[in-house]
Amino acid sequence: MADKPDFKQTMNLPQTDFPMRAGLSEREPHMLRLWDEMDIYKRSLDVNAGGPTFILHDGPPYANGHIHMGTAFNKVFKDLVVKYKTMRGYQAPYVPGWDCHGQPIEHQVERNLGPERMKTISRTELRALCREYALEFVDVQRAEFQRLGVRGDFGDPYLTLNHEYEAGNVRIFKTMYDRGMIHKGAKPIHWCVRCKTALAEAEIEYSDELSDSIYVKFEFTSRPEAFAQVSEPVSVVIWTTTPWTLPANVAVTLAEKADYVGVRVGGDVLVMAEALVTSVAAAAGWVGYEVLPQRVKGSELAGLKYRQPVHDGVEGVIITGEHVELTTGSGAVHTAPGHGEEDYLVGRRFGLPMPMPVDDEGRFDAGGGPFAGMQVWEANPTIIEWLRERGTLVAAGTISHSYPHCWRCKRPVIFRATEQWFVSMDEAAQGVRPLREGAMDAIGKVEWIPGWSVNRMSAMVGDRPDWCISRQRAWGVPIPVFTCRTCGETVANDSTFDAVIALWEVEGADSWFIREPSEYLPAGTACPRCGGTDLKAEQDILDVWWESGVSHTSVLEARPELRRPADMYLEGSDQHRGWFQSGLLTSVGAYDEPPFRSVLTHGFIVDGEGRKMSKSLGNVVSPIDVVAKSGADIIRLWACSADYSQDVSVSGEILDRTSEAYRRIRNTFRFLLSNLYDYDPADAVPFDEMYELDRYAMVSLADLVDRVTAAYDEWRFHMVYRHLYDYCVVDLSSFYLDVLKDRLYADEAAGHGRRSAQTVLAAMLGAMVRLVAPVLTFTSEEIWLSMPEALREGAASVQLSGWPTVDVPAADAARLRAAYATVLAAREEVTKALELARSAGVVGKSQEARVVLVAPQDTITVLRERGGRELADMFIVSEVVLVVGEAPASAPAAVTVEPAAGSKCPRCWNHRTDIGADAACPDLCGRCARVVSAL
RNA sequence: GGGCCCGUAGCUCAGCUGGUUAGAGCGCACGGCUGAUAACCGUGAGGUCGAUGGUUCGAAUCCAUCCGGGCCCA
Repeated sequence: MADKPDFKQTMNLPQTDFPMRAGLSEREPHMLRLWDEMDIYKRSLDVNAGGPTFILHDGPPYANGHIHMGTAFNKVFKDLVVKYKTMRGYQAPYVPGWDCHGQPIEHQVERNLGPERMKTISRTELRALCREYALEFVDVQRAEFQRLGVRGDFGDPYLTLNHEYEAGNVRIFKTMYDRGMIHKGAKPIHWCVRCKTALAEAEIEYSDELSDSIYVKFEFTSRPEAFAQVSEPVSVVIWTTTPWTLPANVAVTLAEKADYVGVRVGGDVLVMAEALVTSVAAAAGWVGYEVLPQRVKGSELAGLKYRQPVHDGVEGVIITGEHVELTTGSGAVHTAPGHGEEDYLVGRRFGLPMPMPVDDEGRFDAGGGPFAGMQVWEANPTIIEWLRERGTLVAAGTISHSYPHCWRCKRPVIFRATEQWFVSMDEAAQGVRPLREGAMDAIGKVEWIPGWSVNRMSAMVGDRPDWCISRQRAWGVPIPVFTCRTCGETVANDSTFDAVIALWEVEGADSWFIREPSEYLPAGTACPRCGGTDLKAEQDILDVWWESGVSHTSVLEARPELRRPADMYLEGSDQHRGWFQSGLLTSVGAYDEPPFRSVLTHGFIVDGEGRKMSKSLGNVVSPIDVVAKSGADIIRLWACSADYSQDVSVSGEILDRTSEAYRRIRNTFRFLLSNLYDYDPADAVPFDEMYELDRYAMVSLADLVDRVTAAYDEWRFHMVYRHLYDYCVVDLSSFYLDVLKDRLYADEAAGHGRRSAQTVLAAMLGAMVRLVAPVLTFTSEEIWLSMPEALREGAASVQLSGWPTVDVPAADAARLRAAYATVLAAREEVTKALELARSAGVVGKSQEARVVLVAPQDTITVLRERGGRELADMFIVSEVVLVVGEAPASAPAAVTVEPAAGSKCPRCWNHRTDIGADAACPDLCGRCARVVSAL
């Protein structure tokens, strides 16, 4: 067989080193090094020096353990926002932070030490170990966040254990204290009488415990009206499993709307919930009893008095509350505000006293009356016996139920009121606006994204009780006040606060536990009550939410590159309760304004079924695994593709789909790159001189830029993804780029047609790489570095290259959009007809076809205006015949397909009738002959 | 139990203030191409819009209840 000329050599086939296979997990670390070398963070600030600033303030994750999908998602989102803003011309510093104090770290350190060593260690030593532990995980998480491509000041992050940070706590405390928003009070907390310590909820282990279960009658001293006529004494019956709390009883709580009845039994009339009479009777073993006909609502009994069960001559009061259940007990709840959370809350609502007769070791003091000196657990049987003797015990038994235990000693814990510090929601000094009012007002000034977020925030701030900010622990920032050793008075004023600020700025909060107050307080600091000068530093520490809350001062105010208020806080929806609120309250408390201009909230990461991820369900997806297997850009693309305003699912299938989408996007870029290997912007064809199809492509590119930019600006990131992806698939791959291949490959390399196309491809590449850069941070940079130097416009990184604009004349754009809507609709009919012809064996590839298209006049006119050759190119067929006629009702045109006339050009593979027209190239079509001859 | 929120094809999402046979892409099936090739192109099949009531001439869109799920409280 004769040698066929190798026409491939004469064509402009794609060339690129940009690999189809990403190999992200290997490639990404190289990119990180490159950014490190060029100091990308600093350059991202320098590039917009003097421009407007955008401050996204990082909420500090807890420095404990590795990152999980939720933290990864959150950080990627922040990075996306920061990078977008940078590219839009804002100076967008990003200072990552970590929350380093708190019970979980202290708890873990204590576990690691073990109980024996723990006993021998000082508070200062324990704090040093906690610090070490926290810093270790700061390093771990820092590396993990950076691996995700997050750009920020990782060399100098903010840590809540830094000295300046610690001092910031005092600045806010000082202001709020001065403004009368901070007060001392009492509140029940979990307390272990053996370890003599307060316990956090996380330090409580619940297990079944056998408790006493007793019913006790409290005799009314003011008889209910309904029972005025009965001759017997009338009492209310309560049920409790903690007899030892009876000395602290001050009230009985009834259900407001429930029916209560009197039961005549054994010479008494006992009042209880009607619904529970049978069960009380069973517990008491009553054989004969009579339910009186009178029925009263709980609310009707409210306000009546009864004899306190332990203390003679003392009365308690009947109140109503929502927590009263009618499933167990008697429907009348013994209420001791010092010994229970609900009792405490209802007690506060009714202004009840809060007696607390139990000391640190669990012994009754004088307030225990006859039981003074007894330990509460020992007292239980004694109390029961005592009640029996008094004749007030209605029934006694035992019950097995879930009860809290101390994680250290495994003993049951008690609930006990202790002295605590509070931020008042509704009280403040004269002339100062109360915090709740100010905070509600501030909420209205903030942009909440998504909109429902404001409801959640308002509801929480509107309802919340005073904020208890003290914790009885070691690892944290002390409450910066003093107590007079002589009289117990609190000593705190501007000069003591300032002294503490000065001390902590230099030595940190550790100094609090090392130095004596006299060493750093101004000489002459004395108790305002007794004049004593022997002062003791407060031992309680601040709630960690307070600590992270004051970052608006410790970070935003302290760092020159930042400012308060921030433009945005961006966290998961749980932070309505946490950081959003602690930031808001401390900021309003100190400055009367919110710390943020906007708050963006995202949902939680759940599995493919919408369930939370947990080890026990076995559905946990680790970002570290995904990075190792697929790359950080896959996580980033996934994060961007989901609607964050609700919970976000992740699963193997979802990540597979994401990877497929990634490959599609990557390949689109690869195609663009591979057809620009010989293009120089100097070859650019002006818009007006472009092929019409290319002008239309420019219009659709401009539309894409508009849509994507709007999506970013509206914080609808999943629409960024969707627009970009659909553009790649629908506009480019299946239409424009497919059509362009013939021109790019077969036209003369430097000819007008090919340069016109390349001008568009270059515009697409330059715009798209920027549009995806905030999301696909690694891939976009890889693309950037693969672009011809001249297209990079001098930017060392795509992150520094600014935001794309594509200008097309508006009138042209409108005309082209309309015309090409018709073209594309017709094209759809053509592809359907081609498919039928293909399955009938009439044609194989579309170039082998000649199509006859019948459509109404106006359609035909539009199609004809494009030009016959151009239309055939756009349909990727060899010839189009346009006929005016009736189109079917369901379609814009009727299309029939026939084999193309002429024969296949061996160079461009089109079927042409002008093969051999040029004698010099007898095999080729006219176009190819012309191109080849010119070589 | 309370507050806030979610539930549209296997997956990710559109469906504005209620109005013709609920859309897109992916995946899948089938086919084409072999000059984007561990790519690319085409066609097609997939949904009782969580369920049930209600309002309305008309509801995926409004209301109620229920079921399932999430966050935060209790």
